[in-house]
Amino acid sequence: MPKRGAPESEEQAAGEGPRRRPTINDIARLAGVSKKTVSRVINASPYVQKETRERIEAVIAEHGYAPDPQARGLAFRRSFLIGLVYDNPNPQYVVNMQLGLLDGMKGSGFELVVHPCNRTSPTFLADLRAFVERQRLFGVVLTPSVSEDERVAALMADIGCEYVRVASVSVDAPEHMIETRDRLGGEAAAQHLADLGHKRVAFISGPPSFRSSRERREGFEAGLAARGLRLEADCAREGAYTFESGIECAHALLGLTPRPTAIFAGNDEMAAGVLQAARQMGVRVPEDLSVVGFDDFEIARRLWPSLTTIRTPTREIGRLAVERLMGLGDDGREPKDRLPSLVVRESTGPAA
Amino acid sequence: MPKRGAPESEEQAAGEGPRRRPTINDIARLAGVSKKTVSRVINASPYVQKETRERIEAVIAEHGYAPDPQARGLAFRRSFLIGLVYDNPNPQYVVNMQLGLLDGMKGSGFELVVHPCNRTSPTFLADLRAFVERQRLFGVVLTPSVSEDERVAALMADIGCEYVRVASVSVDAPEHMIETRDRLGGEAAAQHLADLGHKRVAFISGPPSFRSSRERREGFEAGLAARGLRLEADCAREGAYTFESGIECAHALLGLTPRPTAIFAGNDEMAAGVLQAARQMGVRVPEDLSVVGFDDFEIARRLWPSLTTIRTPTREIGRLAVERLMGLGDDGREPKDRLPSLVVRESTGPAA
DNA sequence: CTGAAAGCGCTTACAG
DNA sequence: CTGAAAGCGCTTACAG
Repeated sequence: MPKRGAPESEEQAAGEGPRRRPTINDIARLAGVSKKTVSRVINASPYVQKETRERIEAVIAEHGYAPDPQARGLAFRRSFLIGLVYDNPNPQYVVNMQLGLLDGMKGSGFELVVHPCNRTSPTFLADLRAFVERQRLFGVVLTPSVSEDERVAALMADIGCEYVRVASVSVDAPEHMIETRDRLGGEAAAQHLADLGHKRVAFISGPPSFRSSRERREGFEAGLAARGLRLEADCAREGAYTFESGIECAHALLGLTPRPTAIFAGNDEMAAGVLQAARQMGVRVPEDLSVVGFDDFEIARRLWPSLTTIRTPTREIGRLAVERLMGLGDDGREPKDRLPSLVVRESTGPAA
Repeated sequence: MPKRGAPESEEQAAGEGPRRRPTINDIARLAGVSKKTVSRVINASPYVQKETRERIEAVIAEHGYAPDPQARGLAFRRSFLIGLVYDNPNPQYVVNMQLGLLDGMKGSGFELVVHPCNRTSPTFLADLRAFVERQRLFGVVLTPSVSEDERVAALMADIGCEYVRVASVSVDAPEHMIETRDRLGGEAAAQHLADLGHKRVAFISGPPSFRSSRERREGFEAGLAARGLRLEADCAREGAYTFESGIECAHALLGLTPRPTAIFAGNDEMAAGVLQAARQMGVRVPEDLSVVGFDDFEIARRLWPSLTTIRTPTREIGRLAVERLMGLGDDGREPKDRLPSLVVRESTGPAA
């Protein structure tokens, strides 16, 4: 039985059992250099003669050599693992974020380790510390609402783990931040509704524990103000970013006199609840009521009527976040497609 | 500030910078044994005197020692990483599966690395091999449809990587399988519709590349047969597990004469499409048409009318799959709650 | 620009 | 039941 990890190199019979992977020693021997020099090539050190480098690279390519991340990590005292730490319960958000991170990590040799968590657990911080320290994570990407928890950022700094926070607005030094700028989305929603002639408009916020709740609302109010409108006190409700809370708040809002002709919900889940409530109360959308959501998750296209909403480019944001983490950051440039943008569908129409 | 896992012990000044974690050498010295003996305790070897073991365990607990997975992995020639390899595009499925795997891995020292993939990519197998070999994965969990690809199972066997396949029906030796038994769900749907008095019933299948498409259909047909009914040829359509394909197939089915009074869709996405098509064609649900889905994803409760569907306990299945992988398997027992089950909501009613 | 030695924190293979 | 030596596949710290 062939032994794995045994030095069979040249002397090895091909095609029998799992072949041994070449190591840095094999490459060094084959290229006629020391393994330290091979190490320099792996780590892109400038102190290697061009000719030597090319010879080594040829041998590496020929033998399909890839350095062992565990051995490298052990020597570096840091793994090649990047953690995604999140407590957002929306599957679509989570998956989009993961895909974005993977986009950015492709070909880098890093791998993605996922770590959902619960900020209200008494062992939350201890668990997180154990996770990051034990795996010697290279870094973590934090998404809302954990990204807004100062204790988490402090913990990472204390451990010496790189981190990038994804949040609706800057809450840290630029090198630690990717801002989604939700405020712009709120403004766009207000502008759209104002353009359609709506005067009495309502808003359902997310929970105060999410910074985005405030940003979306402030953006909405700013957008209304720019058009000479305002959010009246009785037209602002606090939801919980859930379908059920959307229903509940909409019931209250649709019972108002005069009834608002438009509702901007803090996310698509709650907007789905608004549509549900409207149906239950015999209010037609968009004839009697316009509805705008936030996120543009798949549900927005499945609803009936399909939902006008604010698209947030989560996957793209994820890519930017890891690139920042890996030090390949976009430093300064701010691609247009990373900002929230309005997507008009069937749930909005002219004010009655 | 209390520090976790830090070797503050005798020799260290407290509170300055990131503290050094205790190593196996520290524990050995503190317990007055060789590091090999500590290693035996870590690996639960029976060849340690009870008294010695207890002394070592006490020191480990006192200092919050946790062995370094990278060092251990390097020596073992195998990491403590478990990969989730999937190509299912549904976010809810992916997230539920991840949560289930994490449930099963909790406290085990393993971590979850995610690997979405595309079976139609020309580099699919090569990428997968590179991923598994490079990280020296302990094992992988494969979900549909990659779990149904024999090349993938053969690849894992060749590399020497443990694997468990999650599939609707057994496609491998028992130790490599977690069956979701979708057939039972199809039967339950048929029974429910038959009980409501439906005679002319229709079915929209998933794509043939998914084994579940066939299982769900065969279960449905068997269930009908048991009640003296059958799926007529014009009432069976092939969809693609997508919302759009659900709309399309439903349009065709609802144009039939006589019109079917019930449609069983192969998944919730397509069922959502059926509801959409019915609305467009003025067919009332459930008065004129009963609709049953499969999955019980969140969308089922958001739809209007809310969807009667077959619940598949994805999270539980995920937990069973990793436990099997880690060798803690449920060996034989088959908990009731891991089988598909009918959830009745508003989209089904008595035949007209 | 290049290399020999020591070390990262564990386990294997051998002894006893 | 326990341990000293060697090794897993890399990098750091020093030399030259």
